[in-house]
Amino acid sequence: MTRKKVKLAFIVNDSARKATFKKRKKGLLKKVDELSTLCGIDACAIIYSPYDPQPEVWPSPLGVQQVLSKFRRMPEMEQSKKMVNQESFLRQRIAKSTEQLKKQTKENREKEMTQLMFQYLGEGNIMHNVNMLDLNDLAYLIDQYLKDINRRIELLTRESQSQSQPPMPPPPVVKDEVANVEEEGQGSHAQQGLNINMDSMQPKENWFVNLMSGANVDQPHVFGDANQQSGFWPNTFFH
Amino acid sequence: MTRKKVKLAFIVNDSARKATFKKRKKGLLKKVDELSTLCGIDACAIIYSPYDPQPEVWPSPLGVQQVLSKFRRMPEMEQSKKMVNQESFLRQRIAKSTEQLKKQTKENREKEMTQLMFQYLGEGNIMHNVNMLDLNDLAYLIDQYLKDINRRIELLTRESQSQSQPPMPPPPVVKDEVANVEEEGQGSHAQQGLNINMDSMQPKENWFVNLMSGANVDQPHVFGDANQQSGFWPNTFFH
DNA sequence: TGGCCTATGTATAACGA
DNA sequence: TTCGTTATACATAGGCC
Repeated sequence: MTRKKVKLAFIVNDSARKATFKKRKKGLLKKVDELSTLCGIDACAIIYSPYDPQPEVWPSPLGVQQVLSKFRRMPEMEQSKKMVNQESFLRQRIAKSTEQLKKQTKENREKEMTQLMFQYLGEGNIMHNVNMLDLNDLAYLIDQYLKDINRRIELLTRESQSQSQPPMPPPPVVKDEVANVEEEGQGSHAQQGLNINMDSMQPKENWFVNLMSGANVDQPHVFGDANQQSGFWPNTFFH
Repeated sequence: MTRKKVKLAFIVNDSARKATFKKRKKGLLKKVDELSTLCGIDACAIIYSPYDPQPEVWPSPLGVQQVLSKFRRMPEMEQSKKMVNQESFLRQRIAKSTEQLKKQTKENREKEMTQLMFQYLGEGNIMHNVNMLDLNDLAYLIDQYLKDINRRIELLTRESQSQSQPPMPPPPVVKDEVANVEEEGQGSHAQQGLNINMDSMQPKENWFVNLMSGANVDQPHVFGDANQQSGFWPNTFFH
């Protein structure tokens, strides 16, 4: 937990294990002591170690006996009910870690796709090594961007009109080529780093459809691996 | 323990106490889990709380039972032997604090006495408000200084003689007025800040005896308070 | 109430004497 | 081995939903 992130596993080196044991046992008892003091609760701890035939107990043999008798007095069934046991404890920890991993993965995926998009826009050519999952996510991402752009255009148009200027022709709405997408996007992803030059974008507005229409089927597209779970966007496309 | 150093005492506010309890209980169980994993030892914990009629146990009801049966199988006498109980735990903590306090007190005392000595040498007058304990320690300190001075003189004398110069009269050894002092001084205290002018010191060489011989009994000397423990030097004087 | 966040206090791994 | 020290990781009090 310091100098190096220790791997949570049995320490093979004997002396290191003993040293760690002593330190951590001390820290643990301090924690128990503090918890007991701060919250005024009964608690006890029993620790067996290979370094001593006697277990170490807290807060005292008598204190342990008292807590234990209270515990043993309880019917067996009651004891198992609502208890925190190792399984549920580990389950909680795993769930939390999984949650964090998911969050991070989503974030990574988003960055990946953004990079991919700008790479295409920059090089203006056909994309290599792009698989179906990437295309799904990319399509969604771009769709969000396009929607955001249209929203901005509309906003600007209304502002112009509210300033009582002569009516203008309808604005050049960027066409949303990806159809049947639910209207659930909040466009939050578009809020950062969207400094695209509209002029340079216009001629490419339907690049995605071209890409998908089979014009480049000879490219070595890698298609979806069943084991690969994107999970980045709602899986609503191509399924 | 964050944002503010929490006082280790019962938390009066109910909701705050409950929140702290939940957090700390979780942390505690994690610690127990880690200790168990890292060091491969059997351990269990039982925690009663006012928030649940059931105690929380670790690692599992079965695991607790196993550890407990191991524990109960032990003769009562054995249980109390070599155990870490609350009393010895606190005793250890107190011992450590006491040790630190002692060290600091000794250091302070030394500085006090040194200051007192130079104050006397500087003002060249009778000392007021000096009690017997101070005199004890001061005498010891000065004795150490004198011994160191004589040692230096002797060293210088020998150097002169080894240079084959005509024999000199015996050097003016500073007389050690404080008798029956064991020869255990290492003079370490004299190594720093001893820049006393020997000439100005000579006429005062027996100030301490004068002070003690009754010449100043009219001075309001405060004598030793039984409750006051100096503990600075070995208590070999005036006892 | 219950989770989440962040600034800070603690615990402790690694190392040196 | 057992201290003491130092650099880091972790735990968590107090806020804010």
